[in-house]
Order: sequence, then structure tokens, then C-alpha cells
Amino acid sequence: MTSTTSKIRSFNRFYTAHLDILSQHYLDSEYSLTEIRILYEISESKTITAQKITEILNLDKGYLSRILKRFLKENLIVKIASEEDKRALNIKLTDSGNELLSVLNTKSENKIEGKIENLNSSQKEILVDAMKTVRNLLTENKIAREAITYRHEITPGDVGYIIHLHGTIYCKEYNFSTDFEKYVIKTFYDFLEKYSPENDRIWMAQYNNKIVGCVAIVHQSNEEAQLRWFLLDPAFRGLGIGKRLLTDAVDFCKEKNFKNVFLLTTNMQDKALQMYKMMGFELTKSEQVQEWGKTFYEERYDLRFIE
Amino acid sequence: MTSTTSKIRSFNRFYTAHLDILSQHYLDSEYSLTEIRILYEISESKTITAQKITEILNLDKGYLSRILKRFLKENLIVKIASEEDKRALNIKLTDSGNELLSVLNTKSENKIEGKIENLNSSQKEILVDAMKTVRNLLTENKIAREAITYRHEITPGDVGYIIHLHGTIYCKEYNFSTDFEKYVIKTFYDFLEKYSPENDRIWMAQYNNKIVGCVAIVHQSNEEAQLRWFLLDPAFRGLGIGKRLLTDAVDFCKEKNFKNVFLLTTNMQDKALQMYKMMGFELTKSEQVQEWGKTFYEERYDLRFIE
DNA sequence: TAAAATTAGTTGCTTTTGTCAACTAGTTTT
DNA sequence: AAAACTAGTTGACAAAAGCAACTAATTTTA
Repeated sequence: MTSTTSKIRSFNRFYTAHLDILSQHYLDSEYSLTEIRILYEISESKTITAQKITEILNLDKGYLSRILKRFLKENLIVKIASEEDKRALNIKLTDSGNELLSVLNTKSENKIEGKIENLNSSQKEILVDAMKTVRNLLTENKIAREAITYRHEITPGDVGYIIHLHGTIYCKEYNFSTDFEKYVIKTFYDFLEKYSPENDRIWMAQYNNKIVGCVAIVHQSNEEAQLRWFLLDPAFRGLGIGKRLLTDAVDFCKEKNFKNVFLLTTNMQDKALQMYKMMGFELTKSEQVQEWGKTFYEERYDLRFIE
Repeated sequence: MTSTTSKIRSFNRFYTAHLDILSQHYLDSEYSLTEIRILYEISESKTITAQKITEILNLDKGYLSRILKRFLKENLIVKIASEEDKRALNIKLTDSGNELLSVLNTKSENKIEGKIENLNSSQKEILVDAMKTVRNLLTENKIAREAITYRHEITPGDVGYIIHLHGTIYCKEYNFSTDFEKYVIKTFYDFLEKYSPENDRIWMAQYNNKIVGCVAIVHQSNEEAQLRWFLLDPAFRGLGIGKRLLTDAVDFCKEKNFKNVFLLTTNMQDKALQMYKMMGFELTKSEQVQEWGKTFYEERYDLRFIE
């Protein structure tokens, strides 16, 4: 088994070579890669100081100073004395600087285009998504809470994906067999048969357009509702997603004036149980069963809204 | 809307900076990044000629020659006269060369480890998978046929994912509503209820551990079977996956001695229809229906095995 | 509030890195 | 067997990058 780190190193070597090939076209121009990165940085921030550039690109200030001097002579940039700090100079691209950059951008884009010309649009989407994931994970060194989005309208593909998550996660964590997924399919079919947008709702948490967590409220009567399908991809635990989903679900119950919400679970779901209790759910029933290739306790929890 | 190319360029800039940071530790050692890449190349191929290195790393041969001279003096490599070509020299790492590289590798791994220390194991998996996808798509400039794997045992999560694919793809391509997905859920529930490993089978095509295409054979009697759920992710069409799946399915029918296989589809599925016809299926029934938010023809195709 | 420490930017000098062309010695093509 | 080519070396040189000392302005500190 190769470790994560060595796989990443292998990718790094691959991407170094890839970037090398892409940057080769800069040799046609009279500017080095560093010079172009500097121009790009100036263009990105509209106006910037030399100091800032050294920070962003990790350059020696003496080296940068000379490069900027050349840019000035070639009329690619202007230096404007800063008002706030009389030592500093604000650097901007001139029209011809912008023009140069746009020519180089076009060249670079053509080069990239050549690298992906045989991919169809769906494949390009896959590529861009994967890059986004890599970037997200490496930038934050974690999954950013802000990158998680929430919604509660059922769109095509949602229910299938939620079933899929149930199948994979319960197999991975509790070694449940495919029978469990079959059971989930049945519960969803029954749910969709009786689905009332007014009294039922599914909440989904997404990351990179993929569902990573969910919960639902299913009305049983005007008085009572069931909380179902509470699930969180293990990769996305500890980010407050579960709490947010449960809170939304319980708030919905209050809003709809249910007197009682219950849920059925097993004693194995330790992390979920903890959250249920935190939300005020209390154990009301416990019974040993043998199902989906396992022996465990099936438990009922209730949350009663007092008026 | 930003184009694919500009998103890729943005990722390239991000990753350039990322690699820059990782390579900074090489400054601690007395070797430059180029020198280390050379050492790495030698280590990778066990034995290699200078010529080959210049090709792989795009280096000037004069420059390389001098670096190798230094490596030789420092006892990192040995040069062995080639038997086949007396001009060429086979280069190998010495023990101390290997040792140096392993020290540097450890340092590099530590640096990477620091970049991902806050990710849990599932998140690391996501990262590595995404890198693999990026690499696959950029290397081949296409999805490699060899990267597609096939299997036909149902494991947890499969059926949910196939339902998900039906929901999303039929919505994307034919604008079907969520009712269609509900219908698919029902068909799968019924299938799983009666599932006989002996007479029924689902085939799945996978890319990067994700299902991208499927088909199933469902027995109706000893004489007749139904071909169902034939589906291919648009990103993976034109790779021969559909043909492979259908061939496997039809072969299975022959093997099981069904006299007849039929399938139900719509006139809208033009690409699938073409493939069915290619496999020998013939239209036996056509009827206008209104369902899932659309009006279309529901069609039956039959393939009869003659003895 | 004045001295001390720090910072933005420039410049001279040096090292490192990389390029080019000419050369030797062996190999392949014609 | 001559001509064209290739692997590798070397000298001369240019480009890229780093270091340190300096000016002038700003911030900190006591």
C-alpha cells in the first residue's frame, strides 16, 4: 500500500512536468516566467506595491526592483507615489502592459486548450471539479465550513444519491449488507408515494455539488412526525453539519406545530445518538433485533414539544 | 461564466505557488531543485544515460554534464561505460546517493504531511482521488479505455448510485422530473425483492471507483428475460463501454438459454436505440404516452435467439 | 517626543543557474 | 568508406537570483 503522502508526491512530480510543458511557450516571448508572474500579479490586484509582490511571489526585493525598473523603461507599468506611505510606490499596468498580458494569456490558453481538446464538455467538468477539490483541500488544510451549502428541494438524482450514501456508509461503518440498502430503497419509495411538500421535508448538505449529509422529517399525523435518514459522510464530520441539519429539522417541526417527533435508530450509531440527545431526544424504547447481517438494539427516541 | 481554460489556468497558478512552497526546503540542502530532480530520475530508472535525463527533464546536455561531474566527485553516482554504445555512460546512484535521496524524501514528505495534517482519512482519500482524476484526464487528453473496469456483483451503494445516475442523466438529457427517479426506485425495489443471483445480473462499468455505466438482465420466466437500466454517463460515451455492457448482457442470456430478451425504452433515447439495433434488437411495439413531464413513444424491442 | 527599530525600495556586487557552440569519440546511414 | 549523426565534455558567456549596504520614510518604545 502506498501512503497518501507518496501519492501526493507522485502527483506533484507529474504536475511539475505538466506546468513545465505549459510554461515552455514563455520562452518565445522575451520575458521569463517570473517576470510574467509579476505582471500577472500586478494585473490581478489592479494596483499593488513592490513589497506585496515580494510577499506573494517569494522574490528578493532587489531582484524585483530591477525587474520593475525594466518594466518601467519598457512602458509596461507606471509607479505612482503612495499617499499613505511616502516610501511606497503603487504599481499599475499601462495599456501596453495590459495588452502584452492579454497576448500572453491567449497563448497560454491555446496551450491548455491543446491539452484538453479531446475531452468532451462533461469530462471537462469532471476535470475542473477535481481541481477545485484539490485546491479546496490543500488551501484550507481542511474542509471549509463556508464551502458547505444547504438546501431542501428534492431535485432529480438526490434520492438515489442519498440511498447510495446509506448503502456505502452503513456498510463501511457497521458492515451492513446490501439488504440494508434494499430496506432504505423501500422506505424512500413509501415516502415519495405519500410525499406532501407541505408537511414533509428533506435537508441536504453539499460540498462541491455532492451531497455529504442529510436528514428528513416525515409527517405521521397532524400531531406527530418522524425524523429519518439522518446521515453524514465520515469525511465531513466535526464541521457542525449534523447539528445544522438537526436544528433545521427540529425547527421545521416546531413551525409545523407537531407535538412530537420520533426517530428509530440502533445502539451502534454512537455519534448520531449523541447528537439526538443534544437536541433533546430521549430514549423511549429499545429492542434487540437481528438484521442486515448484524445483531443490535433497535431504539426509539422521542422529542416532545411542550406548550 | 468563466471558461474551462481560465479555471485551469487559475488552478495552475495556485499549484505553482503550492509547489514553490513545498520546494522551499530544498534550499536547506545544498542541492537545487534541478539537481534533486536529476537524482530522482536516476533513482527511478535504476540506471540511465545522461541523454535520457536531458530528454525527460528538458535540460541542456552541457549543464547536465557538469552537474553529473559534481555528483561523481561527491560520490553520489557512478558512471559505467555502456556495453552497447561506447559513447554512452550508464549512471547509477551509489549507496550514499540513495541515502541522500531518502533523507530528502523524508523531508519532502514531512512538508506535505504538514499541509494535510488536519484532513481526516476520508478527506485524504478524496484528495488523492481528485488528483488521480486530474492526472488521468490531463495525461491521456481523454479517458483511457484501460481505466474503465467492469464488474457484476452488487455491493452496498451500487443500486443507490445507479438510481442517482438515472435521475440526473434523464433530467439533464430529457428533462424528466423527479417522478422518473421515483419510478426507477420502484423498479429496483421490485427487482431486489425477486432477485435471483442465478438468473438475474447487473453489470457496472467504473471509472475511479465510480459507476459510469450499467445494464441488467432480469428473468421473467425460464424462456424470457428483460434487459433493464441500460445507462451511460454522457462523459463516458464513445469509449465502447455501452457495447461491452450490452454484449455481456446478451452473452449472459445466451448462456442462461433464454429464448427471448426484450426491453422497454422510449423513442427519445436515440443513442441507446442505435446500440440496441446493432445488437440485433427489433422494434415490436410502440405506443404514445405522457409521463414524467413529457410526451413520447414507449417502445418495446425484442431479441430472439434462434436455435 | 525624540531616539531606536523597522520598513519600502534602490543599487552594487556576487553566486547560481542555465545556454550556446565547438570539440572528441563513437555510431548509423548512405 | 565517407557523410551525417549522436553521447558526452568543455570553455565562454548570459540570465536569473540572492545578499548586503544604503536612503528615506514610518512605527515603536521608553
